[in-house]
Amino acid sequence: MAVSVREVAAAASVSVGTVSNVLNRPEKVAPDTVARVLAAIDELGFVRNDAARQLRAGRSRSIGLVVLDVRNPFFTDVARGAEDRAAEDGMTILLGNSDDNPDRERAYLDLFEEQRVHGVLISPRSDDLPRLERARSRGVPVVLVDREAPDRSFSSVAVDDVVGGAMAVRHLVESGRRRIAFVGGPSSIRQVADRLEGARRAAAETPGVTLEVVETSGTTVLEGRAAGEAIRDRAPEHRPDAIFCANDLLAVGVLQALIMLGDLRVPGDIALIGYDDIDFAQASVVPLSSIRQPAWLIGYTAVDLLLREARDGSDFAPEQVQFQPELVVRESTGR
Amino acid sequence: MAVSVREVAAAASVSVGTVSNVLNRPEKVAPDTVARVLAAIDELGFVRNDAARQLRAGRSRSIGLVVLDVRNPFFTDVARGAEDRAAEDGMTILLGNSDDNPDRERAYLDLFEEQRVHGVLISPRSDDLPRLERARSRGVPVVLVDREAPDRSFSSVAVDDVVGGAMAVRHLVESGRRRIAFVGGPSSIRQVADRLEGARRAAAETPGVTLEVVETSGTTVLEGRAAGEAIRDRAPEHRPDAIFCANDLLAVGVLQALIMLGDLRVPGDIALIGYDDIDFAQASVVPLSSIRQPAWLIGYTAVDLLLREARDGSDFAPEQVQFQPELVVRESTGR
DNA sequence: ATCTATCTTTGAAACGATTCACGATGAACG
DNA sequence: CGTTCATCGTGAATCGTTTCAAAGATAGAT
Repeated sequence: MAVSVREVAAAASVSVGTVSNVLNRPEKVAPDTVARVLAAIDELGFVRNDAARQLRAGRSRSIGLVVLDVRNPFFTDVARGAEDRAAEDGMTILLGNSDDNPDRERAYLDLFEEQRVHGVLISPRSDDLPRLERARSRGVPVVLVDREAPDRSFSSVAVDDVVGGAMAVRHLVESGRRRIAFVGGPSSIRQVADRLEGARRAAAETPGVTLEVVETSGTTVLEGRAAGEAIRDRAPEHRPDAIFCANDLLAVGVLQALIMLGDLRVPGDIALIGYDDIDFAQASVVPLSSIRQPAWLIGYTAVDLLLREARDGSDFAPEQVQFQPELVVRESTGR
Repeated sequence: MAVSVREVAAAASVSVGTVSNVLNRPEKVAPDTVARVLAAIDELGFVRNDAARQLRAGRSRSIGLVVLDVRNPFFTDVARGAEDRAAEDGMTILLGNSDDNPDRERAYLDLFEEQRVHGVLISPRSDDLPRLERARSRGVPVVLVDREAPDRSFSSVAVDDVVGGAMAVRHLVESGRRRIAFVGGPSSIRQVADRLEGARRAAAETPGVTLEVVETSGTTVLEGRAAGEAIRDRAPEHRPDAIFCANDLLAVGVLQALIMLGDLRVPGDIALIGYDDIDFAQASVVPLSSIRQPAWLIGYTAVDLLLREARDGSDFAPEQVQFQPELVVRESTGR
């Protein structure tokens, strides 16, 4: 059915080797031979079989990227940064989203290994580092995204979430809030845990500040709305006067619950701050204060590190890149 | 370097054929042989080489999906629907975004063809149907997403954008608006053109209603903001009293310009309606009226159609599935 | 003891592009 | 005219998995 080099070679009256050379090193072939082969290719509608190419080459020209949630604009921005850097080297990004599910995460890792990817970018959900070690021991470079390896054994590109979390809460405290709620979860997600840790530290700095944790089962708008409704339905004296959400999606959900489905005022009754500073943050019901992360740059840098590690082979030295988060103040915390 | 079936076979003292059988048809192999082979696989850290598999099989186990813009939540929802349906058959989605660039669109098509994908899902930017015909003639099923082929020669899953556009404008007119502006572009994007067409028809239904077109160069929040600023900066008597945006991202941008960066009221001074009803629509500064499309279902159905076409081979009959858009009224059009 | 029927296992032949050591051709030069 | 060198082109071997006809093994039946 499919046309192969062999048939192209026959049609152009040359050998298969020459067809391959036309495809890969045209300068090594006489001009009119090139023309003849190209004509045959066009005529027959020949399309290179990538599987055969890869089989011979030993590895593919793609890089696997496993993210926690594609619906989070933060991650699509990371993906685009990665894609841009990969394209510079003629590579492709294979995107998988784990939805914070360890099984899916592992399934994607397996898939990527079978595909013989050039490397894997991952924001690992669980602390399944052994699985990553194993991948690396098989020659697959691994770079952690938005997360650092506890023992620095992996290269990583991250933003200090503890600092970011502290920034958020410190800002709330400085604007006079005292009873703070942290909305986020599950705590198995490292980013969530770190932001909470930062929040705790910042809260502890000022006497009289309390930090309550409202655990959610995920980090979507829907889960944020549920958490917001729970808070809204409390007696006023039990409500916090400020909420720090583990990401902007949650914050948007909380906003919906407090304002649209309830009648609380933000920041009048409750101040609100999110995390990531996605595009929608500044266009939400009440423009959202947030902690900004350089998403595109994170993706770009991660691929850069990966390619370097792939080039250097086994004598790589894991490298940790860390960006700093940045506080963006908008109305939701009462500018 | 990499471990192959051959080495596994040697380690387990069986033939390569048996190893393959253990991998693919374990029930055909004696239990203790299975155990022995599995042990060898584990011991050696064998990972199947997908390229070799595909080469033999003739095609890959993935489906290509080319979308206009990954940053648009509408498309990520479509992608998830597609992924879910594909997973049911053990398949994978390869996601490419064309960014409304014909070259990128073509590059992804080429890539997918080289990968011998099972089929291609595409919301084609240009009317480059010949390219798609060519792909199909090579045996690659093609299903159009969010768009219909003019001559019904391709299967497609779409929502009637003309009806949706008319719905939006009719709603604006019914709430008393007369000077309507359509914000969107470029008109080479079929969805944009169709929604505008619908808007035109609806405007023509009522005497005294004018429809002005504010063309944008893309459909992002940023471009929406630019268009919004242009409108905001006009003399009040030249401003429209309602704006219909080709999608919600644009509408969010327009909102930013009118309210946050300007001091116009929505819907007081200008009513605003978007398209897609993405999650953020109901949480924007002013909750956004919109035209809802069943994004997840579109993706799911498209893969379903594709797999059917792939099964039936050449005696497929192109099938057009069309969903109906739905008006969602919120505050931005003054409930 | 022989024959069938049923299970298991085998091993060589694909799949299609790339590589590379080697010829072949012809031009340039002494 | 003979030698050297560069340029082009060749085709068999290779990558790793799957397939499938055929061989081998085992047990039950006669």
